[in-house]
Amino acid sequence: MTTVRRAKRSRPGIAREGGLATEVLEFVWRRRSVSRAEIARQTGRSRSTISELVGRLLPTGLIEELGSGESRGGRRPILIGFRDGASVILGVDIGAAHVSVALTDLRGRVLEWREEEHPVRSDPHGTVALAVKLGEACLSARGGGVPAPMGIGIAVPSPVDLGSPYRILERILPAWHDFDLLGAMRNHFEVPVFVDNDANLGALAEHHWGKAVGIDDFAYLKVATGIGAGLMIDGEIYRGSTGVAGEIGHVAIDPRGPPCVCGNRGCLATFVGTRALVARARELLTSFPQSVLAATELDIRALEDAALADDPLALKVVDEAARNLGIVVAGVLNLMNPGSVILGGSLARLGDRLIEPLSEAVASRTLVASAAASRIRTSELGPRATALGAATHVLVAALADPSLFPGVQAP
Amino acid sequence: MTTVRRAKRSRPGIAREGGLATEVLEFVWRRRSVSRAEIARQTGRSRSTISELVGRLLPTGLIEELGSGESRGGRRPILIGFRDGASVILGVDIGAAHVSVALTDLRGRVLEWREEEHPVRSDPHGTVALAVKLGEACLSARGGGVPAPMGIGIAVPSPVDLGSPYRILERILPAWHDFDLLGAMRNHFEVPVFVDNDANLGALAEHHWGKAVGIDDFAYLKVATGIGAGLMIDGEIYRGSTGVAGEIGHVAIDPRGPPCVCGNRGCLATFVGTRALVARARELLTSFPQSVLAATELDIRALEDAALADDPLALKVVDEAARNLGIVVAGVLNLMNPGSVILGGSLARLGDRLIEPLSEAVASRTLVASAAASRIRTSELGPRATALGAATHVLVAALADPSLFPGVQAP
DNA sequence: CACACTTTGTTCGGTAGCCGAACAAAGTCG
DNA sequence: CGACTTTGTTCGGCTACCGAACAAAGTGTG
Repeated sequence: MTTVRRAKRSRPGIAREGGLATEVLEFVWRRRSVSRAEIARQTGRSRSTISELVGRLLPTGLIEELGSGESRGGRRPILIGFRDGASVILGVDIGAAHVSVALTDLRGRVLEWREEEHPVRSDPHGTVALAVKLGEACLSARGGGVPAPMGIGIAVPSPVDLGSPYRILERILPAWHDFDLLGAMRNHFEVPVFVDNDANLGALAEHHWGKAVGIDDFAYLKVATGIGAGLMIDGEIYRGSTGVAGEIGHVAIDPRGPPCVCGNRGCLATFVGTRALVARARELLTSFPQSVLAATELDIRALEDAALADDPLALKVVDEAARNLGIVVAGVLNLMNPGSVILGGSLARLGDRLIEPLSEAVASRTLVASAAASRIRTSELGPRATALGAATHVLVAALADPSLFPGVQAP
Repeated sequence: MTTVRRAKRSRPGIAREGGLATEVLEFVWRRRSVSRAEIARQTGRSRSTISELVGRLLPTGLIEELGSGESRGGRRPILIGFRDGASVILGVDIGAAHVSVALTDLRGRVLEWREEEHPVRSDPHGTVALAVKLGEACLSARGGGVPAPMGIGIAVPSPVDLGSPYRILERILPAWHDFDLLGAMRNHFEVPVFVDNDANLGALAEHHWGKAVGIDDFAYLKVATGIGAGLMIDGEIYRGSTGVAGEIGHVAIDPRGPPCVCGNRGCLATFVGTRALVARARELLTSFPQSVLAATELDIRALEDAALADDPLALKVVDEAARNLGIVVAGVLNLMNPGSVILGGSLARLGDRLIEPLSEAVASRTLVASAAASRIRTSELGPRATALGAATHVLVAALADPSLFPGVQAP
């Protein structure tokens, strides 16, 4: 039975959390152009209710009247639209060794983009300074009409405990222990700041702009230096009981496998993390002396390029990785029965070269027809997916409660 | 973004779904004896609201005034209690080869119990007839004052698709294809009937009466003829996108393992299903000629008894099973980060003899401290857990909407 | 013991959110 | 052109809830 929620008093006004206003905002946002009557039909409310609500929403600047649309046999509707350009959002992707920043509008369009390598793990202060620098660069590149972003979203390569103390990153990045990332960012840009795990935000990006639009239950797997999963359940990011759901990098897939930094053997990360892939490719070079990789500097990018050019060595590495990943994906399908599985991270570039061996491995490990029917696909959002997801987090918060973001431009 | 829900009109009255009345009913149910003022404080509503609501709930017969309680420095409170005996519920457990029925009160106490072996897989009509017979036996054993149960819950050993056509069991039990279990039961007892998967209902039972009281995110693993998991997420049973979440019997744990009926190799079910355990014990008899199992008819019950008596052969079988189960449990912990993992089915009798080797296997496969910190425990609800869970489903439905159950006894 | 103070439960007026009926405006169709 | 539709607005009304006020029934203190 659900616990009784304690005194969750909601102040009155526009769009308290979970209210009708949020529903209408999301609907207008999604449909781009829709009449009051149509909103009423789709939300199941009366036209009078919607009419009155739209009247109160218009002054926020988030929506506007677009003029009249086609008649459906009677009076012409007045179309309501979402003002994508009403404000901008900064999305920050803090990776294992880089920082990238996207400036987006409210439709997820990346207006500006900055990226820089940085020793993130060891240098929290420098990382924040860099994020601020890149953010300012994005904003000033836009010039004139953009005074400040409405909010900032940050993706970090570590579980985030949304519990009381808003400190993060304690486990994976020791140097970041007790470092107040949110406070540091909020001191520079005086707007709301949100943080979440990178795989979670990747899932959010897929849900809004990628392959998971319209799918409320799916799993997003991000393969990068580490491996993480973002789980979306019933349209919301699922975090588990202590916020570490989706940390699948150290699932053991072969008890006889190589030792891992975590102390166990045969972890997924020892097979399909980018470092493991590069190492495996180097190992295979002696058997594939004719590979194009023999001539280049062997990093993950070169490996992916070679696979895309159908280099046999690279394809073998990818094939092995896909089969190992398939073991875990099969487990996810059997356990959670997601509607879709989406693969992100740089490896997603490989498309069918990754999906085909992976699907084979999955098919040999799943019984139930409908579980096997889950579609497994690669993301098409590219390297900006994580920063985009961070920005999307701010957008979601804004739709849920516009009053948190007073700095929206008037029409 | 969440889909806009279509015209989910709720009729006014007492306890529409998810409303305050449900919250209050659940709270009274849980606290057993509580004043109006205390309800108001705990639910965050005003005393006037609660007072008026309690006044409308009293005539349903589900709650009653119990007299006055201790003063807290002012006027004595009037204690409100839940009427556990206001009605009774039938919980039906349809297993692979048996049918059992529990008659419970509204506090989950099993008042009557009937069980009988039956070739369930091949004989749906006979199964329903048996369930009806056992149900009637329970009711008439109670004698006089119990006219009819308020509702019936049924557990089936198969995924249940809660989608439109209320036919079930299609996948696992071919003979049941297109058999209308709900309709058949409703024709006999003219009360609401609910169906769900046995592992899901086991999880529900744990949540209300077992080791998961107060825990809203946990996984329940049922080891019987088949192996299934019931996942509770945020206090609700999670079913996945097509209703087959938790079907973990055919997760491959060893690609070099024995072939399974499902066509793949090394499925979990080939290692820890009851049939597999008995077969393994028989296999080991040659190496353990002194085992007590050499003298008895070797079935799962005998195997468990032997393990409880510390028979070396039986302990070895259990140890192997626990380690194989540990592989899957580790995967569940890493992926979903549940607050607890609870093991059910008859094997749960073994307690620490099962948990210890299992925890060892899990510890060697999980990294994140808090994931490893999830408590893994055996159920204590015993063989009646599934039927009890089926009855609990009805109770939950009644608390959510008492108007569905008009047949509650007046006080 | 008288008095001040608490706590409980009820009553009553007020508000926010939503609905349905009614209506005017603006269209389509035969 | 008249009949019918659709849209958007207005207005009265209902429901759920709140806060203030109050009576009842208690506790504790000087």
